[in-house]
Amino acid sequence: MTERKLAILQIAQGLFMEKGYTATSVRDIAKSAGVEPASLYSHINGKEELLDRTCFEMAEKFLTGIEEVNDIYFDAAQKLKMAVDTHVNILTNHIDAAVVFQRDWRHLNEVRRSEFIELRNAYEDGFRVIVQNGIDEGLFSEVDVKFAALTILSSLNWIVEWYDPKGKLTASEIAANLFNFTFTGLKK
Amino acid sequence: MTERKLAILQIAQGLFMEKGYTATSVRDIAKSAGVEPASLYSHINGKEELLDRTCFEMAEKFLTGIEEVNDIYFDAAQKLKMAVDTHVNILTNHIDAAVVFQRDWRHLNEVRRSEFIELRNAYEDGFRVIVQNGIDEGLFSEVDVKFAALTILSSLNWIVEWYDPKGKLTASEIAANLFNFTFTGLKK
DNA sequence: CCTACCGATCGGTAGG
DNA sequence: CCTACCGATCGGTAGG
Repeated sequence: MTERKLAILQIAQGLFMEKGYTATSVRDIAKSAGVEPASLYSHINGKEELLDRTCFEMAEKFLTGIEEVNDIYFDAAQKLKMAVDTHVNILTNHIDAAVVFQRDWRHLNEVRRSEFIELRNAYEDGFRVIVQNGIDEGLFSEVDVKFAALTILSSLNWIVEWYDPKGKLTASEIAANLFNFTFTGLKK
Repeated sequence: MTERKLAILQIAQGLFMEKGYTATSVRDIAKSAGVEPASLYSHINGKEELLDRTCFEMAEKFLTGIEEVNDIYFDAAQKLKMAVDTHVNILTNHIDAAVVFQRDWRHLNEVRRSEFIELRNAYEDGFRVIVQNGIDEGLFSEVDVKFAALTILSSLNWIVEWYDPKGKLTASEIAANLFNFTFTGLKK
C-alpha cells in the first residue's frame, strides 16, 4: 500500500467514524483528501475497499493478539488480564478504525461479511478458552462460558462509544479497571 | 398515532435494524408496507420522523424505568438488580427499536441529537446514583463511579448484538446472569 | 490527478 | 392511496 493510499484510508476511517460508512460519500472522502472524486479511483477500487480493509485489518490485529495470549502458559487470570490489555490497546491505538470495525462491518458484501463473522467468532473463541481454563483451574466460578465471554467482550467493546484520547484515563488505566471489574465485580 | 402509522413505524424499525437507518430508503419502507413511496407521506412527515420517534420513545422507556427503580428505597444491590432487569426487559421486548436506538441516534438532526444525548446522560446518571449508593452503604467496593456505571451499561447494551428471541436464554435469565456477573465477577 | 459525464437512486412534492 | 415527477446526490467510468 502506497503512502498516498494509506493516507486516503485514514481519512476515510475518520469520516466513517464520524458519519458512518453509508452516510459518507466518495465526494466527502475526496474533499477531505483535497482531490476530485474521480482521482480517488487511481488509488482504490471503490468505496467498499476502504471499509473492507478497515474491518479485516482490525480483525487480524485482534486475532493475532488473542493467539499470542493463549500461546503463553500463564494461568487464566493472568491470561485474561493480558487479553483485556491487548484488546484495549488495539482499540485505543486505532480508535477511528475500531469504531468502523464494530459498527459498519454489516455493510460488507455478503461473501466478505461471512468471512468477517468467522474471524470474529474465532476471536470470541479465544476468550471462551480463557474462561474455560479459569473454571478448570478453579480460579473462576462455574459460569456459562459463552455468556461470560460475550459479557467480557461487551465491556471491552463499548469503550469505543466513550473513549477520548484526551480524557483523563489512559489506555492502561482503562484496561486495569476493566480487568478488575470483570474479575472481581462490584461486591465489596 | 393511528394504527396504520404504528404499523409503518414498526416496519421501518425492522428495516432500520437490518440495514441501518441510512441504508434504508423510503422506497424500502413503502415496499414492505405494500404501498407506493408517496403514500407514506400521508402518515409521516418524512423518514427522519421514524428515526426520531424510535429513539425518543426508547429513551423515555429507559428513563421511566430507572426513575421507578431509584424511587424505591431498597439497598443498592437490590436496586442494581432491578435496574438490570428493567433494562434487559425493555431491550428484549423491543429489540428492533433498541438496535436503532443504540446505533442510529447519531443520524438525528443536530437539535434532536443534543436532546437525545441529554436523556441518555440522565439515564446514565441513574446508574451512577446506584453505584454511589452502593459505595456509601458499604455494599460495593470503592470503584470509580462513572467508570463502573459505564461498564455496567456496556454489558447491558451489547445484548442487542446477539440477543435472539428464539435463543435458549430467556430475558430474565439473561438479566440474572448479567447481575451476577456485574456484582460478583468471574473470581471464585 | 483532472474535466466531463453516466445511469441509478435518493427523499420528497403536486395534484388528484 | 395513486400517478407522475422534481432537483439533488450517489458510486463510478471514459479519456486524457
